[in-house]
Amino acid sequence: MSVTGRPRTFDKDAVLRMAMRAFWERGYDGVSVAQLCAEAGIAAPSLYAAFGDKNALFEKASALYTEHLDEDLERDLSAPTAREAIERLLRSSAEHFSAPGQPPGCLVMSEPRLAERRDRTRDMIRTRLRRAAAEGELASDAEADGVAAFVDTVLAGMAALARDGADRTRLLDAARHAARAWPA
Amino acid sequence: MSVTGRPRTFDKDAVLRMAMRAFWERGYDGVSVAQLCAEAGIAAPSLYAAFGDKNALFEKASALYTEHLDEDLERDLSAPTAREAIERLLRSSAEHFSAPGQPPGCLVMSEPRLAERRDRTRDMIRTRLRRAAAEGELASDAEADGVAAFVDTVLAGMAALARDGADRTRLLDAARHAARAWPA
DNA sequence: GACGTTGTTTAATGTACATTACAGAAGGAG
DNA sequence: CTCCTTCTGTAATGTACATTAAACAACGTC
Repeated sequence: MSVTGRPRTFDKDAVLRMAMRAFWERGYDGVSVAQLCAEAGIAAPSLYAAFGDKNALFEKASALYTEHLDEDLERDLSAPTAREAIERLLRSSAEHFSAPGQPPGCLVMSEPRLAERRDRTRDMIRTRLRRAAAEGELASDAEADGVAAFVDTVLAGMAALARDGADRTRLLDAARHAARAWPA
Repeated sequence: MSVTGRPRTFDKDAVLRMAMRAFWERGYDGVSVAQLCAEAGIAAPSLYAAFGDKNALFEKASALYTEHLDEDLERDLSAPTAREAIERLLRSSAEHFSAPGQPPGCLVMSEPRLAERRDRTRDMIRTRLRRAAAEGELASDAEADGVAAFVDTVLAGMAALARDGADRTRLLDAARHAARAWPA
């Protein structure tokens, strides 16, 4: 039977959300354990006991981040046509990257050590577009891959612009213009 | 009269190019003075005497980088029509971000502390497109700004994709699809 | 109310970092 | 040959970092 011991004095989930936000704003290397402790109002051993080392904490924080993200991605890509799927993805990404009360941009796009996660997202996009090629909505797998590369580019670019201070209007402009590039 | 003193034992320009390359690959924070010294085969005091502190060295390195960059940008934007200017810019950027023998991506796009330089580039693009609006090639300043936001996005996105290992073909695909978004 | 477990606190640990002091070496000018 | 200047080499400086040791505190259980 797990015995209780001294209860934690802080809200573990709240600290994890705060860590996620810090990594989102400043990146893995831009956030020090000391800063996290100061923001959370706890001492280092408490943080280590709760989450493990900095890398483990980052993985938990990015898992929390991508949880919502994957849901949104699946939802957008499940649109009946690929064109609509991509339009939804572009628009909802522009909105996510400029959400009020949240850091601008995207943790997954900005953080070098999340390259694998980016690849997974790109795989999902390419898969959706290849399905469109199989269904005749796009001319060929080659065209599907070309569109996928373009969509990947726009998503990464919008995240970068958001971090540089672009407002939601600019991002939605970019998304709207990108949607016009759909093959005739 | 400047008296000579002991001659330098290393090639200052070569070390600057090496530093530029290191910052380009790994970013300001990813490059330590000790690493630069090791790569250059010199001791820290030599580097400090030649370039000043790390920040001054970074500024010299990024000035060297942007020297070529600005030339290319001016050349591309000087095309007779804005549409051709943007097509050239997209293609030459895709090529620059995937140049053999050079680090993938773009120092200016990747380095957080070069946000001002990015803004300058974006100003030049917007200026060129507003000129197109004044000349009747685009419908309005608002449309010019929308296209500019889109082009900024694609440029930043191609740089990000290149850093993630996208090959030249993928980047050129993205650039080609982007060019199709030109207003009818 | 003593015990085991778990959290907290303070204070250390060791490493990497940017930067510099200092002593010596290499050149030209007188 | 001596002086002045500039560079090089070694070794320090101080700071920030991630991580942990050790002593103490708070809870449930017996």
